[in-house]
Amino acid sequence: MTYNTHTIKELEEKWQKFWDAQKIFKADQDASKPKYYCLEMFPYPSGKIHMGHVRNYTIADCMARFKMAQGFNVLHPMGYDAFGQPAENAAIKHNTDPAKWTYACMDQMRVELKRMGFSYDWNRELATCDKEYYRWNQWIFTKMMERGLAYKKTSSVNWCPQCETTLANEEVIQDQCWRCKTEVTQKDLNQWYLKITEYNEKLLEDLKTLEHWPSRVIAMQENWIGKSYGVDMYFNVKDAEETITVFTTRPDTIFGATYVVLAPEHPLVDGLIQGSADEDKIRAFIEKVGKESKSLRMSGDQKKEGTFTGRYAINPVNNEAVPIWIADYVLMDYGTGAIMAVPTHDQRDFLFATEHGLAKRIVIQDAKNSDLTEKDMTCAFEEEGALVNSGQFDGVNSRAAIKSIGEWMEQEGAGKMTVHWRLRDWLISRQRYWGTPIPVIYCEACGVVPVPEDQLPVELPQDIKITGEGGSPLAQCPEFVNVQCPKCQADARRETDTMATFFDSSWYYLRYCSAKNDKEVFDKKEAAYWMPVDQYIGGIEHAILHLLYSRFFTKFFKDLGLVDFDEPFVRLLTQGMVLKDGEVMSKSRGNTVDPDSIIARYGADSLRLCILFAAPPEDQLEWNDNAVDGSWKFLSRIWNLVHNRYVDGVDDNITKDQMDQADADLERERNVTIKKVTEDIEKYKFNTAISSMMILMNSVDKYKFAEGSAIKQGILNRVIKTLVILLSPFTPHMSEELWQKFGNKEKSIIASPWPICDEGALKQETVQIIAQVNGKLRAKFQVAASITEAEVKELVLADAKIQSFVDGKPLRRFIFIPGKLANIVI
RNA sequence: GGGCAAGUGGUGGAAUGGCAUACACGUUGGACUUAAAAUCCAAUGGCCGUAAGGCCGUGUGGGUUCGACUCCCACCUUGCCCACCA
Repeated sequence: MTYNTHTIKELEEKWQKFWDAQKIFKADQDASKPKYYCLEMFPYPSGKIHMGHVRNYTIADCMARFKMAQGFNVLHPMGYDAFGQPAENAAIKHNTDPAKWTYACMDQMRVELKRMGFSYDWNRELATCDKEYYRWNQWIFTKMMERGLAYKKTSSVNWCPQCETTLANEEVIQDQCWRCKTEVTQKDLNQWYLKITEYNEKLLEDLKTLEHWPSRVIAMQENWIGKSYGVDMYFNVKDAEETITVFTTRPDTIFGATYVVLAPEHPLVDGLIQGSADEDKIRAFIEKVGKESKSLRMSGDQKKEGTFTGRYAINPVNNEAVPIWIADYVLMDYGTGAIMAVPTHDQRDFLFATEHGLAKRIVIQDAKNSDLTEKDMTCAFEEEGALVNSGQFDGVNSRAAIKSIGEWMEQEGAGKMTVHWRLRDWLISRQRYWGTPIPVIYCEACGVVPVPEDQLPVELPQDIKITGEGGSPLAQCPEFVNVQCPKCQADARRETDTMATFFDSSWYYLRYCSAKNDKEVFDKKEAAYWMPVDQYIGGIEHAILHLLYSRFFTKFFKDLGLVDFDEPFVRLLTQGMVLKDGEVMSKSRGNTVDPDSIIARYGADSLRLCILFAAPPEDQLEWNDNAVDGSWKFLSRIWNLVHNRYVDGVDDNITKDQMDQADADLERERNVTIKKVTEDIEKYKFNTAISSMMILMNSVDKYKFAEGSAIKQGILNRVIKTLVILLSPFTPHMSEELWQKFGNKEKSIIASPWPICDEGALKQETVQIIAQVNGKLRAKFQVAASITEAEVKELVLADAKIQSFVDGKPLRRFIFIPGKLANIVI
């Protein structure tokens, strides 16, 4: 049989059926083996898989099969992140139902995933849009309500007046609705939040335990949580009872505070401006800022606008009266919504003060350039220096003053050292149809009532017409909205918002442990056995939100007593994007390559090998159609090698004394390759693992083979078998087929043990020493491995070529690295 | 503005203090063939040289070292993430 497009298709289908029928990948608890939970981020079922999926899942599959071969009890599940807006858009576009569309997509995707030969335990397949799944979303939500972690709050959100729906920040494109291009406004809505901030300290602290996460993901999470130490300072309003609390991380600049700024939404604003001569003007300004979309307001390059309130506040350290302003560059949802402004040492304050003619006072002088003046300043001086104009703190280093002024103010009752966090509570309400209904009922008498556990799930009504207009589709469905209060049986209204889909994906890895369990959210014993996930693999785009939310859920489950660990994912690998012609492969760019077309021509094995060989998994991968040819060629060579050179029934247990030099060299290379492939897979270096197998293949080709020699044939058989097993995590279909040729008729190659490197066989009789003169390569010597430094020195110095470079100059130093090099310094 | 990553032949990449360019793609030449495909063999960083060989060479400039793609400092470029965060 030759290796061609036709045979490969047949062969791959045959083995996919075999794995299915034999239930090879069905995972069950097994006390006799160590467990290994290998997980990839489940896909959104858009129908076809793309190269990004292929890359992600091939990496995971290689890992999973490698661990199986090493004797681990591997759990490797797959499912679908099936709720979400694209299904609603598709429903509108194709005039169909989101459920129908989604389930059809999942059916198509399952076929494509199977065609790749991934080692999934399909018994555990789940879809978040199944009511058997989302019912537990609702259960988790009610548990969070019980503990005060799910609560309702009114806040300002992006709102499209045309579509009558809220928009996520990503859906606002240049202040317009991405769908209908209408100008986006802000609207106050009463919505559900999860109190993730309750866990901010733990979420930050436990990052330290994640030794096997990429450091940049840790850094991104740290920044996102954003713990900052500073001082809350109390500025009394002049001629009034109120106190403005400002937050600053730079208490060392307090003597330079020349005005105070409040966010337009600050609760004290209303009282302060009442009766002011400019009250109408000020209110108009506040209203204008209130309408601005968040993205515009938050973009740093916009000109800072503001207005004076007519009132003054007292700087607590020097009793100076400073004007109180309102400005759009101060945000209500960070710190206290109020700042002290120090134009000389903060660039934003500098720009604002210059624009509006506000006072500046230098309080830090640069050590090197100590003649800064307010007049000459063209930008704020934000570096370290010595304090001036700062009372008893004059001359103190500014960095030291951050602490000492903070402490002093606390003693004086003028402030308090505090910590502020960037992390906000998580808004989960969505005015959409295709998501988990929030399980809450509003009763006039009883208030907000969670749906009791025995009445879950609150099912999504079927056959809803999605138009994308007129607000939430569920709100227009009276059978859904009108219910009886579970407590008092009076007429009541059901919540019509659904949950953000990030909720669904925050705990699916736990559900896989007992995916069919209809009694509880997950089986505690199964979770205790399989969790935490040993290897998690997915895109860097989920570095913050999904991973943070999952960590939050895990900590919540621990508090509920359902799990006994703090972190869900032990090792994390974030794979790079797949590019075509230097750009990210995407539908909108029209530069996609369909994996199916590659499989049809070359088979899944070549595609798998190619995508792992082309680049290290964390790097971007530049897709090149020609590269598949290289993988194909290599697999053909392996195929032909087994068919032409392997002879069944020959004893391959050749001992060292039976080998000549060529045999020993090949045997040594076989062991080098075992070691290299084993270590490289563990370190995610699939590309070099593959190249080392190619090197071994090349050596086999060059191996001098004597026809009829049982010893040579034994050596050859052994190296061929090793190659086939080492390849099995990468190209499982072909490896299974070839494995059969070795007389393993009924058993999968997965049951065969991973080869072990014989360290003894790695030893070499002779080694190559490179000789340098002043660090430059000048000669090479083949010497006995046991050679001494003195012997090398003598040998090297005697060499004519070396002598020509030494040129009679005196030897200053001789550096010798055993087995590697000798360097002559003259 | 802040944080992080990366920069090596025609291309993807290898080497993480010790032979720069492993492995592969591509290209060129050769074998086989009526021919093509496939396959196999050989060559393949630049410059100088008939050759032996020499010199240069890992974004730029400096430094450390016997020795630097690798470590340190500064800069340039690209990518990603965050960003009026006080």
